[in-house]
Amino acid sequence: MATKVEQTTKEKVKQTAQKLFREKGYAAVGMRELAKEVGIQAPSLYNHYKSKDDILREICMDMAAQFFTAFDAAIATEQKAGRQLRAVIRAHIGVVAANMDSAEVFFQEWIFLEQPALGKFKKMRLEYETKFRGILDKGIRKKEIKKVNTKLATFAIFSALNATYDFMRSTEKLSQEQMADELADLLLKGLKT
Amino acid sequence: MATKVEQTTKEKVKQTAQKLFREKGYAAVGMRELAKEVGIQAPSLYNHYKSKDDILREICMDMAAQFFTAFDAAIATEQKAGRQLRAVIRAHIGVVAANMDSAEVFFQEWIFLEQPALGKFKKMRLEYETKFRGILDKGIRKKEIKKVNTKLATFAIFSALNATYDFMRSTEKLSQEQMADELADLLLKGLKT
DNA sequence: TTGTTTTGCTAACAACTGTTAGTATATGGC
DNA sequence: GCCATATACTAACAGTTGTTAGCAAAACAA
Repeated sequence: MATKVEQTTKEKVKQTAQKLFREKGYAAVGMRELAKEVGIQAPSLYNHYKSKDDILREICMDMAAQFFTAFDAAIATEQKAGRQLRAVIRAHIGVVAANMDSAEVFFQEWIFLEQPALGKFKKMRLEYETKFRGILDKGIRKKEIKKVNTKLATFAIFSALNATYDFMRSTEKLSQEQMADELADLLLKGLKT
Repeated sequence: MATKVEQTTKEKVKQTAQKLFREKGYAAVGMRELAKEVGIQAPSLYNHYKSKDDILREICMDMAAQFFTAFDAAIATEQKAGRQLRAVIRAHIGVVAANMDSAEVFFQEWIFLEQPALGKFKKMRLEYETKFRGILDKGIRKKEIKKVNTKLATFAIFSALNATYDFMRSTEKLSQEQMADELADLLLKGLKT
């Protein structure tokens, strides 16, 4: 028990920023608005973060770390490409479900990062894509997966995965596991009977 | 011949806005910056549009109309769900390819629309989703398509389609038709051998 | 020609932006 | 107790925001 008590101001700032950045976009959220929602004055935010960009950076970098960790853990549990893909999809959705606000900020608002964080972020993003694409490439070599354009397929799959937060916020409810299985089936087996 | 000559200032404003809104996000683009890129002064923009929001509204509504038209035309050419789906995917990608900047603005920046345009937009979006979902539902009834959660599948397919503009801007090049076929195959037949 | 509409300009507005300086109060270690 | 750190505050900054007023020149209609 006791999972939400004892939240520091800094944590509250981060959480509120995640919510507001997602709802209105980074550029459209002012420091005064953020502060008000937290229950403090704008300048007090600077006791916890160096700048507005610093808040965004922490959100994005934390999420990146989570996605990487979950990916690596998932990939290690399986050998065959199809099963690895399924595991990665499940892991990815797990992270999104556990961080509904920040996951969306991570995917949509990272463009507002300033250098050098922006460069670092792009590099990580590319690395993640490449790792993912590697599963497909390996699967094709072992003939477990059809010969497809792996770059296009990777883009498509990522986007489909990121659709999960739209779905999670919609009226229709499904468990994380059901969503992951449905999506994995769709991507692996297709729609056709 | 002669397809780009004789561009009115208003057209130039719209085109420039599409480019900037896509690159930096609606909220991060100022009227002065937009005007400078067009080659006029900021207040002169108001000779062509009533407000900043008015520009965004025109971009979004024009794209919505294009997607609807292309969708309806595509759906009319086929009977079977699988083939309809393929036709719709091809049509959708065609619209994205022909409007690479505005399509992305349409998908990402519509949140900044003000009422009543925002409400109208959401309604249209829902209508599009519902129409699309209708194809899947019909296909399932006729047993041409597997029993899936059509809402989740619709979300996933839309997202995958919107990945096309990322792909189009990446290094790897594919024709519109190849992209459409690759994606349709992926979604209909799946990745598994 | 005339009058009218369109399209551009400069100057300026009130509101808002992220941020800093300087200060007071509370908190925790010794 | 005392000192240091952390955290909050108010006041204010320089710059930017979307937008309006008022005016001039060009374009067009008669």
